[in-house]
Amino acid sequence: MEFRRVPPAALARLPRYVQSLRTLADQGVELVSSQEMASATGIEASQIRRDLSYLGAFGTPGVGYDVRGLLRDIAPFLGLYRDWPVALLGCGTLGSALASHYADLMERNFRIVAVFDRDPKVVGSTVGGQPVLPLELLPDVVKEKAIKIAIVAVSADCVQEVASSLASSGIKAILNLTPRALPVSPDVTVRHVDLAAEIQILSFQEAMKHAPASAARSSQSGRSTSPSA
Amino acid sequence: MEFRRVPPAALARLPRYVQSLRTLADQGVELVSSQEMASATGIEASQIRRDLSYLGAFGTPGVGYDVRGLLRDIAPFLGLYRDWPVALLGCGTLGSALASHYADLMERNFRIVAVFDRDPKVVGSTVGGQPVLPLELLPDVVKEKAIKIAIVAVSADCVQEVASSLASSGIKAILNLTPRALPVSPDVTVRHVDLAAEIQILSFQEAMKHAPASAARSSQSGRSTSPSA
DNA sequence: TAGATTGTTAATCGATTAACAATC
DNA sequence: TAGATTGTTAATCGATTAACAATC
Repeated sequence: MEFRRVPPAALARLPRYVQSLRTLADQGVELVSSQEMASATGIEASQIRRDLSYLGAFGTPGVGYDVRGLLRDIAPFLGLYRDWPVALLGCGTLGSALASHYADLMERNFRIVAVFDRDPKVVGSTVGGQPVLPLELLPDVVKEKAIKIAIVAVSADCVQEVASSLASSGIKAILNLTPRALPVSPDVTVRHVDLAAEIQILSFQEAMKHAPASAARSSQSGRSTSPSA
Repeated sequence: MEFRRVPPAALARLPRYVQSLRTLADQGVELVSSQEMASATGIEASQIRRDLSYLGAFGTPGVGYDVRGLLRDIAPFLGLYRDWPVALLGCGTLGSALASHYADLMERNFRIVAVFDRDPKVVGSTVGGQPVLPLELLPDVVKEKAIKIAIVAVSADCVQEVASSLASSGIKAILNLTPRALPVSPDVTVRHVDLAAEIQILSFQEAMKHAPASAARSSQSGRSTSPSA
């Protein structure tokens, strides 16, 4: 099995292309140019062509891309029509929101097939149609249900605990929704989405617009004479 | 007011530094080296020094950074101790989860001061201690409460509607949690977090590990003779 | 054919990392 | 002083964009 190389930045854009193509297909549009996709997605036309070219050559010069044809062509690389069983770790409000609200958002090919929580009080209850199981069962259930992807939505203070459960489970792809780094071995992919951090980034930007004195710059000054205070 | 320039990639890492420093401060740690922060955050030591240098020079060569001193030094640039009133648009399960669950996660300096929804059925009810208001009131409330940041957690089909409300409201910083691009004018900052897309990215990666034939590569072959069927 | 649009190469840009002189 | 660690410069790396020959 040879090593394929789609640059991470390109990979991260593929869902938009898929979504855009599906919308076009639903509308009955048959042909689309990279330029038209650019207006729809806000991504540069040449970047779209570049990104798609990592998977192969699917368009026709002078014509464009066949919408449904392109979807079919890239589907096997992206596992678009495969079913992905997903484990949800942590069923606080965020975890529950994902289980219910995203049941339809994730639409086609994802399915939360197991829910876990550390809290004995919620173990046994039902979230998103699934019984909540104790964390210890994770490795067994992962094997039994051939789970490849886990969503971690536990609170900050049990990220460590969950990390070791995950390690022993053999899961190789994790969506980390906690505000803490999830330490994993190098063969495990983690995407870290920290909503609190996202809001902070926005506020930092706003703050700097009206920042006191001068931030940044090639900065001489501002050096404290010793560890301040 | 001069234009400050902290590169976006650096800005996006600042919340981790702040979080890490706060944890150290809570533990009573007084001095920290970039190397120690590197182990705590998983970010390279030289990158941490580099990132901090965009704000100024706060450390002491041979010694390191004074934990609380560093926090104090960067606070004014980042508005760390300022209060940020936030508007929440859309109070489905995800929006509600944010309003409740993240009330403590956002901890210190963010506060959801207004909640909006399009659905007349939920307008008037209470979410996260706030009455749900109709979308039309957004511009007025934004002005009245000096709101700078909005979180958009509406469903895909009313993103357009919300976009125009936002435009007329004067909001300049938006966290977009919907699965659609939010068209805004260039002076508005949007951070787009699409949880469904995140899971897809993971699945795409998994799919490519076991992909049929060969993806990518300098690829001659695989060219379709015409827009495929 | 003339016009259009692809896939790819080359040029640009930004981000990361390594290395080190300055300095505590 | 000797050892340590900063802030910054220079080198590397990856991502984006522009340009265009190939081709429908």
